[in-house]
Amino acid sequence: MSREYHSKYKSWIIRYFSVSPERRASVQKVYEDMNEDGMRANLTTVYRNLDRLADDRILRKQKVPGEDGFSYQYIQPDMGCSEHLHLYCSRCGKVFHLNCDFMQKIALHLHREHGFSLNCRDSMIVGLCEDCRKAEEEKRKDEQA
Amino acid sequence: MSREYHSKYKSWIIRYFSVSPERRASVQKVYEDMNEDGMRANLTTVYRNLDRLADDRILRKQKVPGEDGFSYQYIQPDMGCSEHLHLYCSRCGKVFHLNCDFMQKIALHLHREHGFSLNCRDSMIVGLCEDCRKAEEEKRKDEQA
DNA sequence: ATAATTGCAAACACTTTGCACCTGT
DNA sequence: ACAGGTGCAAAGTGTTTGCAATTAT
Repeated sequence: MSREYHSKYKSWIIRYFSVSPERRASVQKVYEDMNEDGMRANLTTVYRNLDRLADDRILRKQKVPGEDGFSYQYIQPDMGCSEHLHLYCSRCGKVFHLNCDFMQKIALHLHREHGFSLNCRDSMIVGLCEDCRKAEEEKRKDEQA
Repeated sequence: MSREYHSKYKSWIIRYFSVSPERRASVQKVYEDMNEDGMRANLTTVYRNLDRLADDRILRKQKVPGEDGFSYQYIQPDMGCSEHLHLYCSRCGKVFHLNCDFMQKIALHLHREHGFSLNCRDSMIVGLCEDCRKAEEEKRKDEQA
């Protein structure tokens, strides 16, 4: 039987993500922040730890359009992330949780009308969040002027 | 001013995808099918043509979970694919169009309640289509027996 | 003629693997 | 002691690029 040991890298990564659940970071970013924090980790180690944590369902591993490589984000155990979709803003990179009543309606509709059983973990709704949409509109105005 | 020339590879690829709009193929797959059809194309050429066609909005270029590399699919001009979400079955790989009335409700809800402006092109709803869900259920039954 | 397209090799970016060494239990 | 974790170098995979040759206009 196999059991995971504690390791300073693993602990560091869990803390890194769990203290700011909105944080979505690439392998490279984690690696840099880690070393900046004096951890002197090897890139391979970061890869291995991130993958393990994703396997353990502690982090969500995803590929977002427009970025290469994977990024990771903390899965808040009590947030029921597997029950709702996530809105990814392609401008600022933030991820918003669609945990409102309407979410059930979507899941139900997909199931009833399309026979489709939704997998929230792997799905990704892309668009612009409110702030970024406004920022883009401003930018367009300025360009026209 | 730049204008695209006709080329046998480009034509072949457009036909390949347009004759079966449900077809979703990886670069490698296109390359193989192409050569099998006696085209003797270079892999680089396939990459370049696919990317160009994606830029031209003739093909949709996307990364689906569980597969590495990109896959491409024909964008039916009259289907209004930029106006509706797509349901991707992670088991059989098929892509279904969510072009029903409910789609507007989703877009409207995201916009009104979450200030989120949806980008259908880059979004991806993952799950199991009806057939695959049933198949999975059968499999589970068999395994229990 | 001239501008786009192609093939080939090399470069690239991200990720994984093998193996000897180190660490936690 | 032993299983799991780490570092390093090397290999793997999918993709892009530079450049000379080819092809379409």
